[in-house]
Amino acid sequence: MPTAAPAEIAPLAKGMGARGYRKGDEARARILEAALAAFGAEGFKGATTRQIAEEAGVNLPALKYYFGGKEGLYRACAQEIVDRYSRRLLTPIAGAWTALPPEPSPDAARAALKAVLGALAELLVGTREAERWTGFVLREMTEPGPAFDILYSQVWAPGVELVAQLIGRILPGLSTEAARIEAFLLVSSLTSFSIVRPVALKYLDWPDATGERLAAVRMIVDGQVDRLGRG
Amino acid sequence: MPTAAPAEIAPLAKGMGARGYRKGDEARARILEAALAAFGAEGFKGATTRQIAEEAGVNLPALKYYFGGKEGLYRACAQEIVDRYSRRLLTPIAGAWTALPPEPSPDAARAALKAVLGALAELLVGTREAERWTGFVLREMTEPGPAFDILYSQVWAPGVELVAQLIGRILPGLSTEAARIEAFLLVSSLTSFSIVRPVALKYLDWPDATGERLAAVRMIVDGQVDRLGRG
DNA sequence: GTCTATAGTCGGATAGAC
DNA sequence: GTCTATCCGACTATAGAC
Repeated sequence: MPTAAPAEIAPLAKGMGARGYRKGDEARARILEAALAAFGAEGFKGATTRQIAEEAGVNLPALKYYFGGKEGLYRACAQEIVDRYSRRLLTPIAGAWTALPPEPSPDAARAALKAVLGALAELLVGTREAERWTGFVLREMTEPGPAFDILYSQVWAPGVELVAQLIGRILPGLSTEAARIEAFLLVSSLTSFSIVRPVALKYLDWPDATGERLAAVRMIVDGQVDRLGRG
Repeated sequence: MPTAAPAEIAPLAKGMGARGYRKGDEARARILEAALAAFGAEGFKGATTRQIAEEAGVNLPALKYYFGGKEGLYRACAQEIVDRYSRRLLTPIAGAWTALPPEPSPDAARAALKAVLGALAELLVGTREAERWTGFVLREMTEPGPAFDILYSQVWAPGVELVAQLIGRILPGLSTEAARIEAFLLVSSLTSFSIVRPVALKYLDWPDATGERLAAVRMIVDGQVDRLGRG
């Protein structure tokens, strides 16, 4: 038995400042990063702990030591994603949302919706930098696994609901359900670009989806927003 | 060595009428059906040959005998899907398409597009009967495997291209690329309903997506078609 | 804390009887 | 043609040295 057994599963730094870290924390972070990539690309079953350990430059039992096992590592990845996502996207967006007047005009809501969808397109269509964790989330949505609930309730649902709320502002006459269907279809069409990226690029004969190609997608999505409620 | 070794891999009936079948053909069909369901639900890696054999009520070596192995069985599933799809959907739709006047009016094209998307929605959103093979196709699009090329070129691309052509008729001024992006987004939003069905149902708080709920989705898609080019 | 070595499990393939 | 029995490789998990 180690002299200081991990309190729970992960031996987090306790009683230390932000700059303080224990020796193993760096290894822990490397494992997490490698796992994020592997699970995102291969899924829970498809990814192997050997791959992850090798990629992270640690030995196999280190995964057990830091995360308790494969499933614990998987859950830790989900939690990490929620944290990053909340910090970098959800919180700022929610801030902008509450900064809107309580009853924003349809045009203000339209502009806000374009901004949100533009950021989403940037993230899902245009960049591969975020692919690690978007792949993880989208895969978990397509085939629910040990992390489905947390990712659904803290990442997916809030995002789509925000879009639905904005659509509801743009079209006050629309029922909540219709707004939600509309929002689901809108967000889904963008996530598809990430989920079936190889198909999208092949079909459009694009080498990637950045620059002016990303701009073309955004323009079309903006057009869809403009046409909302003008049928 | 068997007295009559399988010519290729699968011992197809040769020199027999449509009603003639060899004894093993029924087992072969059962294996194919079970494999379609298993691969569609679990993917190539996720599905196990043992599951499939048990589900089909045959023994493990039967898979090797009839299909040469797991990958051969997978390819056979893809070919079976292409055959069914071509016969039941692509051929009729293409027939209706060529029956259109060479230069259909935008309104005629609009009606045709609604019909095509309605059929697609029916298939992807409303029914679970086709789930066996739609799941197979969509999974292969999201994570390309041994059957990607055949399914992409014979199922996915023709379908989206048809939608793109119709959009091009509705909006003659649109560039081919813009029409294709629009078509990709439109089709993607519907496929998402199938790909992330659990998420969609949970978010909309629906027990299923049939009847009036399916009608609601179709109405919104029809609305999107109506708004095309009226921004 | 980090490693080597290994136990236990499972899935795909195949030999050979009938 | 169809079955039983078995092999082999890959994976997760764990024990125990240092």
